[in-house]
Amino acid sequence: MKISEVAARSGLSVDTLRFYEKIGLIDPPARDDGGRRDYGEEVIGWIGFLDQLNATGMKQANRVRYARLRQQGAATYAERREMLEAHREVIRARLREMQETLALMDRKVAHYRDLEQETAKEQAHV
Amino acid sequence: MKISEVAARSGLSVDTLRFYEKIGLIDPPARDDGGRRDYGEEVIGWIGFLDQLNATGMKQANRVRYARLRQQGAATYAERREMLEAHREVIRARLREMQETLALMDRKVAHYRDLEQETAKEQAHV
DNA sequence: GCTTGAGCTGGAGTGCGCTCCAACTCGTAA
DNA sequence: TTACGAGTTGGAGCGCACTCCAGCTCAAGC
Repeated sequence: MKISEVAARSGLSVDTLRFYEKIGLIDPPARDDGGRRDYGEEVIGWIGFLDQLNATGMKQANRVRYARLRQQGAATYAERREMLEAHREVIRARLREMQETLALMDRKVAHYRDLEQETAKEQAHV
Repeated sequence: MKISEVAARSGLSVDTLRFYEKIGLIDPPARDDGGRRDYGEEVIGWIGFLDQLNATGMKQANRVRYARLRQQGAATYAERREMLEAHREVIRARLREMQETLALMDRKVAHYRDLEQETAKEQAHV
């Protein structure tokens, strides 16, 4: 798969793909005769997973750490599991925070509706 | 209230408080005889609300916009409500995303546990 | 009275995560 | 066969959200 195709399918830009490779988030792919990157299918799934870690607030440095552990194979299962367990707790905490703020948004929206009603009434009396 | 006290109670740094004032997130407070900022109690609650918007992913520019609308009083109730309704949808989407990733973390953690077991068995056979 | 420390201003600097650029090489289609 | 578009590299630049700094004033405690 050419880099442009990976970009199209993953949603990352060509530049970002090369950047991710540089910092160690993506394994350097094979090269074709002309020296161009030739990605395997599996990179799509990996990028999807990276996106999920990203979207749930895992920092670049930690994602790089995870990617490096993954490259080392079976010897790092426990360490990877611990990283995911830690991240799971982060997600749980952020979920709670988000739910609280969602409830607050609901209350505030309702409050503004009330205020708008009152303002409308006052207008009617003018 | 002195700026150092607001910093201590809000969790923001003194520098960040001045920065927030500069960009319009916090109303310029009164000044004492010596020209120092003298904040009212209400700033604490306002900063708490800003933090919640922040933590749920609202961008600086939008928070500034909301703050500016708030300064304009009753005339902006509807617009503020619309902003909060829009942000509510963002939060709902991110909640779904987080829940999915949380489930994925659970599956992955379980998977790694299995792999660790297998690795342990292989070790035992050596 | 003098030192210390908190506060002030305007502006420069920082770290993160990309994003863009110049200058080059290829492979393909007209 | 030549022009074009996609790819390559190393490195510079950018936007965001702070964070720090120099050089100053002032109030209070010793």
